[in-house]
Parts: sequence; C-alpha cells; structure tokens
Amino acid sequence: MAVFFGTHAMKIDGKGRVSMPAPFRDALQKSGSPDAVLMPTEGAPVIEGCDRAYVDDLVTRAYTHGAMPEPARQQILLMLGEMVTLSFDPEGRFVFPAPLRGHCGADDTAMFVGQGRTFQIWHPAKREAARTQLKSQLGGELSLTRLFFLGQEKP
Amino acid sequence: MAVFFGTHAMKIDGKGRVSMPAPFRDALQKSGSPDAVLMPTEGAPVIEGCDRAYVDDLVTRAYTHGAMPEPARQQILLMLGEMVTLSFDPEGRFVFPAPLRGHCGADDTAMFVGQGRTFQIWHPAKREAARTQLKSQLGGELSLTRLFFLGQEKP
DNA sequence: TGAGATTCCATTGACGCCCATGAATTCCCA
DNA sequence: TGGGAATTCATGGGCGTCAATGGAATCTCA
Repeated sequence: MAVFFGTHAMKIDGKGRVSMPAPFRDALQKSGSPDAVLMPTEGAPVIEGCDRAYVDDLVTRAYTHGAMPEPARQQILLMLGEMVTLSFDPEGRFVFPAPLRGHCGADDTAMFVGQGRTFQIWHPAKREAARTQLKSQLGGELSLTRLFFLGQEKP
Repeated sequence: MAVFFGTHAMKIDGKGRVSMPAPFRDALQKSGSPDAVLMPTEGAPVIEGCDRAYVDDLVTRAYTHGAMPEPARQQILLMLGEMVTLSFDPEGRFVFPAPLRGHCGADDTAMFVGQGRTFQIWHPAKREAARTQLKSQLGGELSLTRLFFLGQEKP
C-alpha cells in the first residue's frame, strides 16, 4: 500500500508534462503497483490520485455481492468512467491530461498534496484558499502529540 | 481478471469497424482471455462488454445447483442468447455488429466507458445525458477517499 | 461472379524515449 | 568541519515509435 504525504509544487511544461514528486514516485514503486490513476473530484477544483491497488480494491468490493448498498456501487461504477491511468516516462514524468488540468485550473504549476492512501493535485492559489478555510473550520491547535490522542478517541 | 476504467471515444469507420481502446485491449490481453463478448443492455441504449472469463463465471454459477434462485438462472440463460463474441483484426479493431450499433444508436463514434469487470459502449450524447442524470440522482460529492469508505458500509 | 468480410499496407499525429542542462542536496575525505 | 565531488532531481527539447484511422487488396461463400 502506497502512503503519500507532504506538499510539492511541480512545473507543468509546454508539452503538459509534470514530474511526479520523488517521494510519491518512491511510494508507488515500493507499493508494488507503480501505475497511478487520476480522477477529478466532483464538486471541488481538485484532482485526486492513487495507485492501481486502490482501484482494484474498489472494483473487487463493487463486484462482491452484499458488500455495499446499491447506491454506493453505482457511485463507484460511475467514477470508474472518470479515471485515467498515468504512464510515466523514464524521468518520472506523466502528461497531465488537458481535461483534468482544466478541472483543477492548474496552468503552469501543479501542487501535489499527500492524503495518505491518495494524493491531490491543486492549482497553488486554490489549494492555499482551501487549506486556510478548512483549518479555521476545524479550529484548535494541531500538534503531533495531539494528533496521536485524536486517533484514540471513540466516536 | 480484466479491469476496465476510463472513457475513450473511438471512431466507427465506413465498414463498421472500431478500434478497441488500447488500455482495454491490454486489460483483456493480460487477463489471459483476450476474447471479448458484447451484449445489449435491456431497457437502456447501451451495449455492455466483458471478457470470456466473466461469461464462463456466469455459466458456472447458472449450472451450480442452488447457487441462485430460479428466475436469476432464467435471466442468465436468456441473456446468453444475446451475446456476441468479438474477433479482432491485426490492428486491434472489431466489426461492431449492426444490430448492436442500432441498439445503442452509435453512428460514427463509440464511447467506451470502463465499469470495472465490464465496460459499456454508448452514443456520445446519450452517455453524457445518462451520466449527468445518474450524478444528480446519486448526489453528494465524489472523491477517491469517499469512495473508499463507501466500500466499507454494510447495506 | 459478386457482395461481404478479412487481411494487408499507408498516413498522421500524439505520445514515449532519449539526451542535455542546471540546480540543489548529499556524500566523501582531507 | 569545510569544501569539493558525485548524485539526485526537476525540467527542456529532439526524435522515433505506436495507436488510431483510412483505404486497397485478397479471400470466402453463396
């Protein structure tokens, strides 16, 4: 399982190519499924990505009887149509498909943000706006130690 | 097991030939059952396809005593009669059978949409209409992370 | 022999591969 | 510990290859 974290600003060149940040590339490599998949997030100007294993997992569950309610299965099948496989060049770059670039508004810079099992791609300014907005919404102080105990609370 | 995802618009030429999208072709190839099977979807202007292994699986279950209620078996046997095997030319194209083309209304362009273990073939405009309709019906925001948790819910 | 089907070849445009550059970081050794 | 060497990484650009598509040639069966 690939784990993504940290933020990386990468240049989009004239051909529409972007370097996958080295740490993310390593995460994909070491997870054993070096292919990555992108998908536009419905309702927000952001692209999300994950490794192939993540997608295969969704597909397996979607095709397992009784594993989930029908609407959930419908949503997964719907989103499968929106997904795009990335193929990397020897330098670790991929072509950022124009429709996806349009969706998140990234023109010359792509901000990669790790989200654990997935990662996001933002337009830098939009990412900053979303980040500060979310932070003030959640409030409170966030330290590593505090995060540890957050994880222990029962819902 | 072949896994199909993504959307691909392919041209239908004067002879009724269509190129199977390269990613789908790879998926079929790597699954070990390079043959594909098509079937009209009852009640919607769309064609669905899958690999041979998927069909064999249905048949196996249909002939396993007690594996499913009788009406389900009847439905499977009925649909087996509607299925068509595709044979590819050296370039990876197949002739899109006229009756199936008529069923989905595709005239000069075929939209291939991945659905996990199966894929669909649409007339572009009809696909777009069905997609937006389904989207608004399901509602909510759709992100990769959210999809993950959708898969965990019990019905 | 003619119509439909299948194989073969030809074109083109996008994409992947290769090489080059520069910057920044890490490594190494005195 | 300081500085130089060697990697690694990000990025740019040229070029070859392959996928998609069109059309000609060949085959098959009625």
